[in-house]
Amino acid sequence: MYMNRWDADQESLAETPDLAALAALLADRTRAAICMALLDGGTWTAGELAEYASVAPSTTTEHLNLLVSGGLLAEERRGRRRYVRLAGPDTAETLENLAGLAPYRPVPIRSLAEANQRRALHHARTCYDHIAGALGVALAEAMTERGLLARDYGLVLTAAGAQWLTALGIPDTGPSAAHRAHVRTCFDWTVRRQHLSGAVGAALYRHAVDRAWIVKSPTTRILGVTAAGRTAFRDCLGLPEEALFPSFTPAAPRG
Amino acid sequence: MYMNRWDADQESLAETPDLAALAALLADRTRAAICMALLDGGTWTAGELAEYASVAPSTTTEHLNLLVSGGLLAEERRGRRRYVRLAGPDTAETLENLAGLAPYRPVPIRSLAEANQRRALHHARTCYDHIAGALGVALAEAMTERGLLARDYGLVLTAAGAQWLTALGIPDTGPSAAHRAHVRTCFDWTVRRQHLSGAVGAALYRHAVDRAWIVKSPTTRILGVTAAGRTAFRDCLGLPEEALFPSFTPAAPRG
DNA sequence: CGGATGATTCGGTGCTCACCGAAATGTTAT
DNA sequence: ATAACATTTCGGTGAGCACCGAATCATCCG
Repeated sequence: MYMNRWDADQESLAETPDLAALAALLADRTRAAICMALLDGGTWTAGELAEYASVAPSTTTEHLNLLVSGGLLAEERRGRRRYVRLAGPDTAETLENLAGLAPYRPVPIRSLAEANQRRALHHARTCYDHIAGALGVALAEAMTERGLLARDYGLVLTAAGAQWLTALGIPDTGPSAAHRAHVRTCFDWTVRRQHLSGAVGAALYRHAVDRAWIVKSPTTRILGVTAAGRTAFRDCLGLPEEALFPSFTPAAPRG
Repeated sequence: MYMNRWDADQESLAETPDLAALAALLADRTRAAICMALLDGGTWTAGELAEYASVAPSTTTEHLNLLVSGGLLAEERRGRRRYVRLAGPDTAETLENLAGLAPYRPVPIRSLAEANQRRALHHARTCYDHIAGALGVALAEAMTERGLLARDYGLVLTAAGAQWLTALGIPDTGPSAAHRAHVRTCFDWTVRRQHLSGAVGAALYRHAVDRAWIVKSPTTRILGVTAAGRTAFRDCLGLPEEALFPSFTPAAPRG
């Protein structure tokens, strides 16, 4: 079914993106859950996803076939295992944007452990390759207050911000000679405000992990802030004390 | 079923974005077609959409009910008419991103008129509030070559670019004092390359319309380049002659 | 006040597809 | 080799939903 570039070019006047086909991939509860799980940026096996989504392995196989052939997931087969992950950063970004637009559905909490997990997830978690949750939003807003980011319809990195990054030892990403690394925003579904993504967001995340400011749970998307991280975030950005602990949730915007 | 902010806050630890529900809205051929049509940024009546999508009016009503209550469309009822449009720029942006990720489906061409329409659409069209199609891509690339935009993972406006905009009489958008207007890129499904969107893209589009460089078809998303426009695009940006006529399609990237 | 027009409600029909279990395939471990 | 394991294939079932037409409602026009 693959169309090579020449065919595509010759027929390009008669092609349309099949939005419905792509959306249909995500229109199923189970498949959507799988994609959300993969938003942690990691690689999962088919079995793990089956258990996570509470469906039979055979059902999972069918879903993965669809998602892979639809181009949303990349797969790698090793031995009797099937490893899948999101196809790429643009896929992750689009998914997060979609999630920001989506309506909210209450999810049942059955135990204290689940409640704690939930709280931690809201406080700080990975969003593919950067920091999301209340911590991510607090970071973005602290950087804005300090003039490192400017709010101009979206977010942009200021000259001061670029300087701050270099001072911190975060290398300028991208081939461009300019002092403007790429900034994207990502609508955070937990706090319903924007946090930092794009190349800068990813660099910041890597930096924080390298310096052990934060640690990622091996099995979930949850991030924990270390003692060193608390110090660093306070000193570098003046993050409020409350933002550094899991009970923190920013106030709702605009009353 | 609406949940006010207090309820939402109190329950916020137990909510998840219902990605599947949102995707289900777009997973239908007809609804997807409706959304793509509305990507022209305009306002359509229910009847117009029914005819456009070739379904019964009653069917259209059902679709519009779903899309509106799902938050994708905004509606306004005037007399016996029902006017709908996309809910906002973020909705439009996410839709275009999705379309860029979507697989391509050949569309039957039945007449010469259809073929011409198709060609015009590929050459230049609106993408909500900015210019897309081969012309949009050519603009973005010409600006990049002239150092007005820098390609750094995505696209960013350079200082020279900001200066160029002001010189052209395009006011700096946004409240920020900085010389960095907001730049977004939008993956163009016709040419499969990025064109300029965001505040700068929108300003550029408005400017071009104001100066009568381009004219929008009242019934479709098609843009026509005027004689004045050809001169302006050539003089301001050195756009190649071929890019200014509907037969032009840029070469595929990276052979 | 009618008659035309745009939109909606409703019942019924047909198709698609998510799901499971049981059996099969292929890989690793003993 | 044999056993344990991860994944896949296949047939069958049930639910959801896109669609239409006919009737109805509401608005605009003469």
